[in-house]
Amino acid sequence: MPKSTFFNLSPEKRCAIEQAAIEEFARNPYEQASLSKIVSACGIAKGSMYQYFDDKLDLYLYIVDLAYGKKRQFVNKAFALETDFFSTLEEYYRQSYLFAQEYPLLHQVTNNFWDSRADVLHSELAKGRSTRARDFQRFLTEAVHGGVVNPNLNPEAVFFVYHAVGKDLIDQFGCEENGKFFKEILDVLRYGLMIREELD
Amino acid sequence: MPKSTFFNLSPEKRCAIEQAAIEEFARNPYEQASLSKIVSACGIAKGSMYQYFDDKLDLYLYIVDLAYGKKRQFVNKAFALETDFFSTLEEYYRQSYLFAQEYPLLHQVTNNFWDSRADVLHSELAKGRSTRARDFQRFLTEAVHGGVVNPNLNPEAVFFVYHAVGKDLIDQFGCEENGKFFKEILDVLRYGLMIREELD
DNA sequence: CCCCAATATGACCACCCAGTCACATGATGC
DNA sequence: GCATCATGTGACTGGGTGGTCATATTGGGG
Repeated sequence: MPKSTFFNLSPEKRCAIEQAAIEEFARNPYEQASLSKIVSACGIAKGSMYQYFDDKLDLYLYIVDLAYGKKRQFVNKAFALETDFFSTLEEYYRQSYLFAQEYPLLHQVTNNFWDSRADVLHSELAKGRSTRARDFQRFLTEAVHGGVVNPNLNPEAVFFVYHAVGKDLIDQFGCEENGKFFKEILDVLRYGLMIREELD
Repeated sequence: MPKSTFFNLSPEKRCAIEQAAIEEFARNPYEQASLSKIVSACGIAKGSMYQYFDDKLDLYLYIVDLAYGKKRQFVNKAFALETDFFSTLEEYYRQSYLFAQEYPLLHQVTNNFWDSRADVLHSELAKGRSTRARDFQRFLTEAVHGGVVNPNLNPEAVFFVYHAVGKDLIDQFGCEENGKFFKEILDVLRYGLMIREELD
């Protein structure tokens, strides 16, 4: 957590620091990101940074929180409107996609965080992963009880698949208009590869 | 490509160098891996390394090739035996899993390579991805013609999904003790989330 | 045995890093 | 104007990096 001095800063200065940090952590994973570059980018002294944050990790986790906070504002909309399972799912990805479009740097920060291998981040990663898994699985279980989702699938495996696809999907098409491909991908997950006799 | 002096080395010395490099590149992505640690680990002088390889990248790509060469020995078995589409797919991931079990370090090397963000590796990565895409789509088209795969799905989208999931799945192989999980994941892709009337 | 090319060496270079600390500057209350 | 405390500073430390190069060692052919 940042020190109180950080929050006493003028909003402009605070934003300048955040922005410089976001840019660096979007370009590089935690280990390769350079504090020296951040401070020189926002024009403050190296020592000042240590008045605001305990260390590099403290700053990093603060920025990661910022990114996820903003992302949550988007994806929560998907769960707000009450519709069927597959529509909610599609809306979830659409919102992730909008987030990536509107805040590409924050999106890169979350991506770098998610596939980070740094030892110091392991516990944080595990925490985030299990939270997401829990939320998704609750949502999935409802749909299974409602009879729209195949009950024979392992919910953990379903989460794994959706998460993997979501990550790459937003990564790959973050800057293009590709609504059609988007839906085709969700169709793959929805219908499965195996031919469906009942649809023919 | 290594210089000729490298191949003139005694097999023991060559293996010692390879082993030390493999360990370092398994632990760290390219950018963070340390040449100094590699040379001290295998007990040769720093300068000697530059008698064998042009630079760090040259050594790295050689090691990555080693890893993928070994991996190919495994996954090619999946395409050797003539069976149905879904069995081949399962066998492919089973072989990947076995590779990860038997050569965890090489497995980590391929993982680190695959989600590397280093600029110098971008072209190498793109090459690998397009090769995979071509192979997969040929394989998929056969299965569509054979009537086992839903012809309404966009083959490009199918590859996208399998690529994304396969990547993350293989990533997990190192730490998951459970060899069953990958089958459950393949089932998600095979059957799709939507309930299948014909199976109930 | 000696010569010479191939190979091995490690001190060294320039550069980068996170983090520190003695000191400078600012502001606040008196 | 003064004293006090919070904030800002950047040179510095100790440690790391990839890569170089003058020099030393080796080993085979004449």
